[in-house]
Amino acid sequence: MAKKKPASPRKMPEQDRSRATVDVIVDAAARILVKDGYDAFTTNRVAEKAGVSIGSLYQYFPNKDALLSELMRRHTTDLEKGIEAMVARAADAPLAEVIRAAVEHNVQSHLIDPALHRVLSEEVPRLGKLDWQAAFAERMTHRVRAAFEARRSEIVVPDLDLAVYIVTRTVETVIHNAVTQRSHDLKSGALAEEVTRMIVSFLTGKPLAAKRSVRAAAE
Amino acid sequence: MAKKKPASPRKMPEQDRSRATVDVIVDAAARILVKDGYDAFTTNRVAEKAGVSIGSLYQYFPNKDALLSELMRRHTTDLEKGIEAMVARAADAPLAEVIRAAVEHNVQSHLIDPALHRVLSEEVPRLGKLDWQAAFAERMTHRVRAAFEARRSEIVVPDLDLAVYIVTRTVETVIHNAVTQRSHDLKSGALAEEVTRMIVSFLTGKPLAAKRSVRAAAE
DNA sequence: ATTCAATACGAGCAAAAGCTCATATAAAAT
DNA sequence: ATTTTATATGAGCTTTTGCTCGTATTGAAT
Repeated sequence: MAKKKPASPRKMPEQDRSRATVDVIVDAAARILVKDGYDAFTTNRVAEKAGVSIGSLYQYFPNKDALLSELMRRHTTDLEKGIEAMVARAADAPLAEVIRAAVEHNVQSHLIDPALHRVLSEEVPRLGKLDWQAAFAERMTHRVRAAFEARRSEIVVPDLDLAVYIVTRTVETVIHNAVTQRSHDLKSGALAEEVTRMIVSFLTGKPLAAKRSVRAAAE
Repeated sequence: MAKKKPASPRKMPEQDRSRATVDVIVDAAARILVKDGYDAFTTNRVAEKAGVSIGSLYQYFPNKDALLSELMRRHTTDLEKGIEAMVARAADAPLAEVIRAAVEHNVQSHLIDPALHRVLSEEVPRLGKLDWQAAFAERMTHRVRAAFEARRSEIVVPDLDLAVYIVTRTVETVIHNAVTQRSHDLKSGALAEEVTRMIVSFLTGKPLAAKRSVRAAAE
């Protein structure tokens, strides 16, 4: 009946020594997940692989889920890096360019550590909405909404919230699944190209001229 | 190291009595998952709720995952019902109509037992590609591909496989997540309308005139 | 030097949960 | 009737695994 416990570090490391300990633990966790999957992800195994005692692990993580949460948080933070820069750069570009940049940024994100990304989102059991996760999702939603609002006149979808929902879901999951199922199209840019076209024509109600590319000749 | 065991019933029930036993077990499994979540889904609990002994459960399911697999298989089979009929009905309708019918059918599917659907796909740990799952996915992919090929001239996307991938992923996940995050738009038809528009304009490269609807006045 | 806090250690506990197996009963076959 | 097969039972075994806690060591502060 009782559900999962909180999920934040029990004690913040103060000295460099312990910060290093936390790092090797998190790294070992990632390595085990990527190499052997979630079933092999036991706290004892993580401690062993990290070369620290199980006691040390529990000094910084109150429970297994907290370790998982921290690993996911770090991974997400990595992905988020560069978003600010990208958004700023595309601040007053036309809608189509913003979409293209966002899609391509998302693609790049998924190519950083695809194996970890895959195991985290497909194999790891849902931890129930984490605090930082909700915050992250909200930041993203607001960014997209703001971008849409700034170009409201170009957008034909009556319900902006719905548009934001559809666009974010689509971009995220289509690209995400492509990591394992369409990695070639992901790397070649073909997927980004088509997704961009789809989103732009959905939002503006007008077709987007194909970018200069091999596939452009097909009509 | 050793991964999950197979996942098919250990023994096929022969008499009506035992078929009934299997049914009450699967039903109890579904009830527990929906009501108390995956953490409460233990074989002992399922047997208890079903009113049979734990021994009986293991007479028909070699392990826990087999029970889960069977539950998912039955649920998916329910969802698949009516697809054939729909496909046949829309056999030579224009592309836009086929897409609209498919999207709306998918929406209806997700409204059958949303709670079970949600817990199965969000909370239950991935069981690794099941045999019947792969077969199901392939049937769907082929159906969509065939429909696209029959209308190849209307479709501007050069890579048909990629188009199939993008469309299926988009429809499935956007609608699926809407069950919990946008249930109102799902029921009102607003989501189906927008998704249909998006898919059609993606495939044809031409905007789709909005259907008569409240939202159509918005421009 | 000495004190004290931070860090590290790891044997082993406790609880959970999947699953077995010896036994009993109901139905079918003979 | 008797044998055989199918079905049902549930106490408890086995294993796994998350996690504690008493102890040891390292480093900072005085």
